[in-house]
Amino acid sequence: MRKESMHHQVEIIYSQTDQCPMTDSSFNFFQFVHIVSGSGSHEVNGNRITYQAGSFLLITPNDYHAFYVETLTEFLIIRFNKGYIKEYQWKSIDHIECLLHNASHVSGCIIENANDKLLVNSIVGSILHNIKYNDLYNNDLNQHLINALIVIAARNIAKFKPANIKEHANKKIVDIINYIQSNIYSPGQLKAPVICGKFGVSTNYLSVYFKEACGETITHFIANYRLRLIEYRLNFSDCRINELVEEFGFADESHMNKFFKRHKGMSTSTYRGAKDALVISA
DNA sequence: TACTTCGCGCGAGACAGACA
DNA sequence: TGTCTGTCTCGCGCGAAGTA
Repeated sequence: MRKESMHHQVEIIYSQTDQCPMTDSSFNFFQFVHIVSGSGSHEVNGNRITYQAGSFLLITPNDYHAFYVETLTEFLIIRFNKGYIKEYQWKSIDHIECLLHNASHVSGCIIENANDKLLVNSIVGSILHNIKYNDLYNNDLNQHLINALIVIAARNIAKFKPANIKEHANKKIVDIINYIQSNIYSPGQLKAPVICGKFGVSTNYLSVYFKEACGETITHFIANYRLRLIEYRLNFSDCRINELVEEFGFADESHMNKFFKRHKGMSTSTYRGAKDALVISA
């Protein structure tokens, strides 16, 4: 299987085809694929989901994927590598690479928010316009537009809901989940009395209420979300363990270590060491 | 059906000490 | 210096049962 690589940190490719433009290839960069027009399906790591005009897909490094085009399809493909993510100063999101990797388990369009869909369509339209009408500073302009797409993608990924959240879940439970995800770095804000006070639910009823709507207890949900972020930070950052301890609001390293080991069966440093060994041997 | 009460078990926090 | 392990205490969350 061939391995694609990039010549620049960011590349924009416009393609119109009725055949598969990218089949069964692997690569070490991120790709946004916006479907300008057309329909078909997209298979990522064995999951096949239909696409249509307006779909905004994210393919993460080392995903195996293929497009199955049904009607003539226009693709706008934006590629950027890890170096690009690390170099750019994201004001409020210092773990954006983690968020993008976080979407590797998600198939289909990554933009769920209706307003963000409009925003993405507008930005993609501007990029297409810049490609068509080459002008002074277009590269800089496109880079800013791509950064905007990255931020929009990150915030939609950050708001992915639990897989088994009930269809009828009311606005309150969605608000609670959003609140948890927004305050995941402040454990004090995630205590039951605080959440209950904010959302007008009885302290002892919260866990029942949450489990009824989401199929898992609130502490399990918080622990899993926290654990996933720690995993990504261990995988994709050079942060020291005690920096993560501070970031995630643990009392000390031992506490985070116990938390991590209880769920993953190994200490944080062992986990990072195992990951590094895999990278070296790859 | 929506919410409350209550008792128990678990996990968070604090600390000491070991190890590389 | 950075990380890991063990122990102890206490508060909190969970789930069962009860109530309106």
